[in-house]
Amino acid sequence: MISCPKCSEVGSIMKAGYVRNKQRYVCKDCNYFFTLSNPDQTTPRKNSRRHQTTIIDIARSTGVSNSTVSRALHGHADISPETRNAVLEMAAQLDYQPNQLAYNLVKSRTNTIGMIVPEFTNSFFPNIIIGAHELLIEAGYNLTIMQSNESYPIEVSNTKAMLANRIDGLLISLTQETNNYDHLKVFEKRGIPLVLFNRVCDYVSAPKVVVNDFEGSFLAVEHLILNGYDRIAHLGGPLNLLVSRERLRGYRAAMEKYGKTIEENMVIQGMFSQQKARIYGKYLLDLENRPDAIFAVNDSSAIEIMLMALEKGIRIPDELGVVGFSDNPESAYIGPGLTTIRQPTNEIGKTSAQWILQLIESEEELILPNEKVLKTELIVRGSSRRNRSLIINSEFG
Amino acid sequence: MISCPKCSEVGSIMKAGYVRNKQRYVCKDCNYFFTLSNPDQTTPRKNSRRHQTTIIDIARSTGVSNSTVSRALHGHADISPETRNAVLEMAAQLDYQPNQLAYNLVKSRTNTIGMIVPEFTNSFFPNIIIGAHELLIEAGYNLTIMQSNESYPIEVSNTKAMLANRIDGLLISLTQETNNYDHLKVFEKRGIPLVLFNRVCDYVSAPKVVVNDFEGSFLAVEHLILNGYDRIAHLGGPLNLLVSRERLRGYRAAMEKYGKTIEENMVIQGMFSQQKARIYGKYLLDLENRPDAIFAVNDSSAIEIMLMALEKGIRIPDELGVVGFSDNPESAYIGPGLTTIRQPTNEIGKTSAQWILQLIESEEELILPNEKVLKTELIVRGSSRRNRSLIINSEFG
DNA sequence: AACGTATCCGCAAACGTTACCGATACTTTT
DNA sequence: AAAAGTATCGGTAACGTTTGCGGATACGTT
Repeated sequence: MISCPKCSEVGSIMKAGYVRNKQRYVCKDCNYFFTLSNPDQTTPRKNSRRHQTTIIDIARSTGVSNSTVSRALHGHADISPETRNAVLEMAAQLDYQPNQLAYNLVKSRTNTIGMIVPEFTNSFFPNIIIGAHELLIEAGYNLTIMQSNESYPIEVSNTKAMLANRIDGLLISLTQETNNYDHLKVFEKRGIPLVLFNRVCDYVSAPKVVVNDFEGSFLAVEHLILNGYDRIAHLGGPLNLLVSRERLRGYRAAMEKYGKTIEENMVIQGMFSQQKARIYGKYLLDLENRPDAIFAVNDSSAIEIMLMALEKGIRIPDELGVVGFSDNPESAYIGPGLTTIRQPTNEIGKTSAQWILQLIESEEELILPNEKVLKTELIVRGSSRRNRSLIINSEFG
Repeated sequence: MISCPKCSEVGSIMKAGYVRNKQRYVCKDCNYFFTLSNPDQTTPRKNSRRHQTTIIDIARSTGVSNSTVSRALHGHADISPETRNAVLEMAAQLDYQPNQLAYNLVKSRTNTIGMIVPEFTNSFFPNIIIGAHELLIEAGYNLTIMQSNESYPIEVSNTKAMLANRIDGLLISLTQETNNYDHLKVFEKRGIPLVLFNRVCDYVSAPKVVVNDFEGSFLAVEHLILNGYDRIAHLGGPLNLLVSRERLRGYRAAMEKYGKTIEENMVIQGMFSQQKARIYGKYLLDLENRPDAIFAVNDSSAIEIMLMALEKGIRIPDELGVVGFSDNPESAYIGPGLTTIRQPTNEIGKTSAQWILQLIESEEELILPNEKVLKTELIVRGSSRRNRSLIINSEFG
């Protein structure tokens, strides 16, 4: 009853064990092993998922070949206007959507550039994203954004995902925890363009887009000194970040230039977080000989300090001058206004995007300047202006 | 000199035109057409791009087949521990990174869900993103974010890109311009899960995550009335957005409940933009019988109004009460503080993400509640509090 | 021996597209 | 009319994975 699929013999068939719960047979004649496939299962269609129309569908419906359809869709040569129109019409009719995945696979490029930012909580990184996004869209690229949430492991996993998804280039701003850069070196080895911005590091030979943190910091502290503040504290960021080191350097340089002595117990470096800002701020304000001004590494820390000063009844700017960094939107509105250093966020995004595009589209090794340093701007508001006649910004009384 | 590749004949070869600028020949004997491929070009290697190690490379180096490597890498069955280890070791040695593109193609799913937001400028959408991101990452999904920049064409192009990239699901908040929803219906037809949040619309049968705009709006206006304001204006949003309509409805309901007459020239619906806010705000404040309070559709408009009032010397909250919507971070700091309606942004993101995951991972058609309405919260600050004894929030004097 | 079972591994077909190359029919030149 | 050129289309091998199905041992059991 059972005949060998090979030699059609019937007599020499014998059982030969089970494979995946199916009886196996062997033909003693031709030594052919086989199982009987039961075609009774109701042929579960091509795919249970709804079938997306493909180029092949169009080809079948139009009566041409896949290659012709592909040519028609891409406006390539070697095709007559009639067939092209027929194909396009059929494509519209069948509601064809190209499968970018297949395209990417064969071209091994995705037209997507990735961006990893440490956080989203204030408008700083979003503004950078906006700047970069605009340029990239214009150049025909998509932007995939991931946020590392200031966590090194997440940053690593993000870069891995970016690699697996074969992005054409990466824009990244590092976590405050990041001390190891192997996950970035992979990109070098793979030849995938990389641009660091804002939170950069040495040790990676990629172009960097930063602002002149040193100068900005210097300006901030100089401004405080010129307004008569003397004993200026610095609430800094984590020292593994270049920005923190540069801002510290600017602080020290300004203090030195004007002959102010730096009291080292008033220079604190810590993580970026509201909680830390409160803790360090409390420490500074509770010193028995407390500083008469504080230069904070970012606006949110500065604002925390302002709020604490308010609670303690310390008058700003008379008893305490405060300067932040970055010009968050809320800084314009808080109390007398927070003096701060504006960063050209949009420009950071734009130049980063521009560079990554250049790196991608240059066939050969492109030598880019290693670093672009953008200028910062001092925004003077009430939190540091002892001379009240200078008031120009709008404020509530 | 030229011999036929087929029959090796020499005498019967003749030219037969050009193909892509290369001389073509035909053998009269065997009627075989051919061009001479010149192998003198320096064999440009497999790919000019650096070769990424693939599963095939591992297979060759280990001496097993592709399938075995694949099984080893994924921890599947049908493989001995020794070979598995050997493969894994070789994979590590060759620094193998899986090609997600190929994987996605064969599985026709990307483990990526897309998110389209209208803008990034304030912290509202970023906070939603944070909430969604957290859940998605935990569930093993990636998040691709695009911003439509409040432009309908960009929104359409974004959805197209998402479709082409075969995202597994889409979270979208509509543009203020969006009046046509065909680009969303495509997702329905394709069977790709879709969740609308915040800026939703009817006409699309997808679950929606919104806040109780009506209630929030009602609370805001009621609060104004209870603080003694009488002639309350409303600066609303574009009426094609449900949020705008709901907030308008809440405004009207509160006014009606307390028997206040609505002066229709003090109800303005417009686009979300700082410029528009200034124009409409100026109009309201310049009315010869100007309102004594303004309920604005969002905080940035409210802040614009506060600033204009300041310029004009109108005292807040004594001469003018102001309430916004959304509780942007700067609202806590501006002047006397802006009373506003807080939206649970994080929760919006989380429930949206949760729903999209359920929709994706449910095999069958899943019936989800059509809508989730999250609660809002009234945050009372100085801009609307005529009874000064109630002050509790910290403020600068 | 003859048969049954379990384990491990390879083959090859998908997934949807692109691009190289060959093939045909037709037009133009010599 | 042969030869050469042009325009248009099809065949097919990639791209890198996954996976169903079988083949081939090795070992245990009648």
